[in-house]
Amino acid sequence: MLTIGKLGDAAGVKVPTIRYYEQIGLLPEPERSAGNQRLYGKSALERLAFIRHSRELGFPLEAIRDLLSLSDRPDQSCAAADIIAKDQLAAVEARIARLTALKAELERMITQCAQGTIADCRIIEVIGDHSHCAQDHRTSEAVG
Amino acid sequence: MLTIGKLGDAAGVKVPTIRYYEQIGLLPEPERSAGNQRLYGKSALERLAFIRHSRELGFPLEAIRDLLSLSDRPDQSCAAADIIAKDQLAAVEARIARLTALKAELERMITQCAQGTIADCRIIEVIGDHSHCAQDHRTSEAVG
DNA sequence: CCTGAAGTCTCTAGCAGCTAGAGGTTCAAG
DNA sequence: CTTGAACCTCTAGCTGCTAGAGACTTCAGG
Repeated sequence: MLTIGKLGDAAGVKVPTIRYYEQIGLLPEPERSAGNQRLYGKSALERLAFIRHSRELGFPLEAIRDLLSLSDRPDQSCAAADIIAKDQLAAVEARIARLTALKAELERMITQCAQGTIADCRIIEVIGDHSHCAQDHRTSEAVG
Repeated sequence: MLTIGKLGDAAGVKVPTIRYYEQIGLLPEPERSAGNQRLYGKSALERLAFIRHSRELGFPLEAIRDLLSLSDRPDQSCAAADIIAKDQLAAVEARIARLTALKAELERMITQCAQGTIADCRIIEVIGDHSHCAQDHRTSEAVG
């Protein structure tokens, strides 16, 4: 039996994140010790590792919820899993395409910047007016 | 003078977003009509278009705040703008690299899936165990 | 001039996916 | 038996908006 901290270490997931997953129903409520602390077994570790790996692969939590419920029914067809994975692949590809367009635009801006003053800075100028852009990159794309 | 709706249409930004930008100090508080409605001039439109385009280029709002304050001082050096843009480019490139690794992993999973049952589905199996992966993709990457 | 619809106002709450903190309890080592 | 790390619950915060409630303003048509 693992405490939440050990579980987190074993799966590479932070403790508050585990509690969060429990709260939103991705992880089942575990047993508790006499002193009310969470105790986890091997299956919880496997499930958490599954979740973590899915997150690393970029699946949103809702997709992971679906994948988990699929993996709970081993004798069913895996077509649904295939669809989820393909959707994710499509999302990743779309994101790469958008980011690649952004990259080109940023590179263009930067190479054109003559390092003078703001008044004739291509960066500020290009940002101020989309018509200076070579490409369309209209869909917004957050980059943390 | 433009009402907030017209401004939004002109800049391609939704009305609540404009109010949000004002709230966080990205846009100055505009004049008001006799009936307390916001009224914007040309400079507000330019500023908002600048913000929108920056967002399209993926700049986070804090970076946009800096870019805006730079563009308010046209006679200064544009080195700071250059740094912000280069940081953004680096962030975009890092993101592309991570997504490309994810893409490869997803493709591998999907092509290996024999479309049988969950029990022998490579997708579920690979997700369940990172050691099945060809590459490292440890940094998590959200894809909306 | 009046009506009604569209637009605007403020305020609060919600989305993803956590993360951080307060203030208190439990557990394990020494 | 004491200490201090780890645990508990609860609330609030992060980014960048978006949605809704309930009230007011504006404008076009009649």
